[in-house]
Amino acid sequence: MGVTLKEVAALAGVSRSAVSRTFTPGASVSAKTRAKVEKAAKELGYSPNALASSLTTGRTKLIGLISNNFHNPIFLEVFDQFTRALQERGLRPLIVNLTDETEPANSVRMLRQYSVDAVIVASSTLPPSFAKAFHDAGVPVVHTFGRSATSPEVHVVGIDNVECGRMAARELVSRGYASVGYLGGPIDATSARDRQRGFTEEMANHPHVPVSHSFAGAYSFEAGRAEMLRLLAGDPAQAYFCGDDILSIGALSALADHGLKPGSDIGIIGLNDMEMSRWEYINLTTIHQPIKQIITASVDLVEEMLKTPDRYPEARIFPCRVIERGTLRPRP
Amino acid sequence: MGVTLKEVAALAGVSRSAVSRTFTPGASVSAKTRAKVEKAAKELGYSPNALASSLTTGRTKLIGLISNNFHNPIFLEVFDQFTRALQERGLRPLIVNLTDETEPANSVRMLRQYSVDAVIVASSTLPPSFAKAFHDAGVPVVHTFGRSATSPEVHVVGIDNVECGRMAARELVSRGYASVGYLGGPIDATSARDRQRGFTEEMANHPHVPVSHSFAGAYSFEAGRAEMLRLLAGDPAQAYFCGDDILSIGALSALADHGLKPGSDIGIIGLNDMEMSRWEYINLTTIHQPIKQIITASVDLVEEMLKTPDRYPEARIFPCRVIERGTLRPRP
DNA sequence: AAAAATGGTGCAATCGGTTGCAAGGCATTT
DNA sequence: AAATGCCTTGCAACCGATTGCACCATTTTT
Repeated sequence: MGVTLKEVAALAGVSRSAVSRTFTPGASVSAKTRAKVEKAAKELGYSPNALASSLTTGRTKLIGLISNNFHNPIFLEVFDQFTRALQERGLRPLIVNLTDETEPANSVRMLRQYSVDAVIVASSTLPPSFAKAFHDAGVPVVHTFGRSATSPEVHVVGIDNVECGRMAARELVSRGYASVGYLGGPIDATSARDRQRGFTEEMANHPHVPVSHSFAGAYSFEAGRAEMLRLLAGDPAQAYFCGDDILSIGALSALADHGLKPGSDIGIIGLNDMEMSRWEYINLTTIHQPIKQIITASVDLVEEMLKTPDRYPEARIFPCRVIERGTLRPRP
Repeated sequence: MGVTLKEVAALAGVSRSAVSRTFTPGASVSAKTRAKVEKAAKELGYSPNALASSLTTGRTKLIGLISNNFHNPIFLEVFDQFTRALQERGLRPLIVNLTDETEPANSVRMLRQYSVDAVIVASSTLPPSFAKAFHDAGVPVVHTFGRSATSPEVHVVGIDNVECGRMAARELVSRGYASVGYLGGPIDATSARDRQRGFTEEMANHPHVPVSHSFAGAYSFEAGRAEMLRLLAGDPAQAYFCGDDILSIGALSALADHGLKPGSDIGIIGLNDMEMSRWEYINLTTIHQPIKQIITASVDLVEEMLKTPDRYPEARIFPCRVIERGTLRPRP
């Protein structure tokens, strides 16, 4: 089916090496042979077989992109950015959907079979052991949206979740809410626990304000809604820090059920600042996570690992900031 | 870095062929050698290099998954389903993000370089020429969410957009709306035009009901909102068929700006029935598109093409149905 | 004009597998 | 006991590329 090097070489009347070199940037070919080869290649519609060349070069330009987060709308933006950033640099994303998978072994084997040059673990809910498993198998890895503290062995890119928790707490306190709650993602996700920790730490400076905690079953609309409905059935706090915009939006829908107006009746602050949060009738006050910078940095790091395989592991942490919209009451 | 066939053969004390055959289902190996090889393989942590074997077998199990639709939340579901369906069958999705790309040539070359076994074009806005380009390059292709009429050369899986247009028109008429409008996606998308055609055809049976048409710039929230704001500034119809749920949701947000209640003040019916449309405070009446069936059928078709490369092209069209929620007024 | 440096080219080995073919081993048949 | 057939195995060629090395033709230096 495909045209091969050999056929081009035959048509151009040169050796296979010459053809190979024509398509290898930086190789030594004279203008004359290059012209002959390019003419023949165009005529035949030749393009080099990347997989065959990977055999000798040891590079496939394939990057494993693994995630388990296909229900949070923020991941539309994440996938869009990742796929574009990778292909802009001539790298190809090989997607692995890890939903319902708890064991790294399978994906490690699978991605090694395809000789990926590196792996990006894009998830805040996969345990650090996943990234670690790739590292141990000798595959360069960066954990995007990962936790820096517990994985000093792999590259991590993301935000300081503890600091975000503090930031949310400060914001709620500054609005004068008399009781606050944390409504986090799944309790086994490091991101959910770190955000809680920061929130609790900061609230400890305000002992007169009671703090409650709860965790939704997933980072999803339904989980956020269900958890907020449960809270509303009891004795809810005056304001909540939801661990993710999608939880916030679920919570907002629960408030609507009870005829409560976000902001004035119950305050909500989210985290992520995804596109949807800007929608007029959601209009969520939230902590902006710089997705674009995080993804660019992740891909940068991938490229650098390809150049320097034994690169010393590093955490790239980006600051977040509060985006004020309509779901918190004004400062007194 | 990786363990090779040769090393396993050496350790097991057999030829390379024996090792290869042990890992090739259906090859002839005695129980004894198989045992020796498997022991050695486990000891070394060997797993075969899929790319190297593709050289001789001509199969990579790589499937190009190309789309330009990273702003419509329905694609979260689409990507989730596609990646899972593919990997369940031992196939690997290689994603190509075609946003802002108008020329098929690049992606064709790129995917041929990686010797993908087949390509899935998952988009209702990419012109048929994309799928066609892969077909012409000798790459098996299925166009999911494609238009069956104009691409008899490639496999198409999806819905009958014209019929959906009719269905929407019938629904609006049955609710007794005295004027109706079509608010479609980008005018160069076949899906937008086909839905319009069906809508117009059906409305022709009701000449007393005036019909208007407009097209949003994209299948996106912002585009739907902007277009509806424009309509509201003039003399809006009593009900609209929006060519996609995401347009509907944008339109709903525009209604909210004007203090209009969907259903009673202005009717909206969408198309897709994405997860979000079920959210309580969206609660969109819409036409359900059977995403799961469409994707399963697409992957089935891919598998069948791998077995029978010269398969006669075929269209698999799935019926849709109206899901009644809260954005149309009740039947009189 | 001779010697040295430079740049271009082809040969052949190699990457990690697969597979057609022929030979060997063993059990079954006559 | 010889002949037949079936399995199993290893050899060696091949898949489509890359690359170290040696060789050759130029050009530059002296």
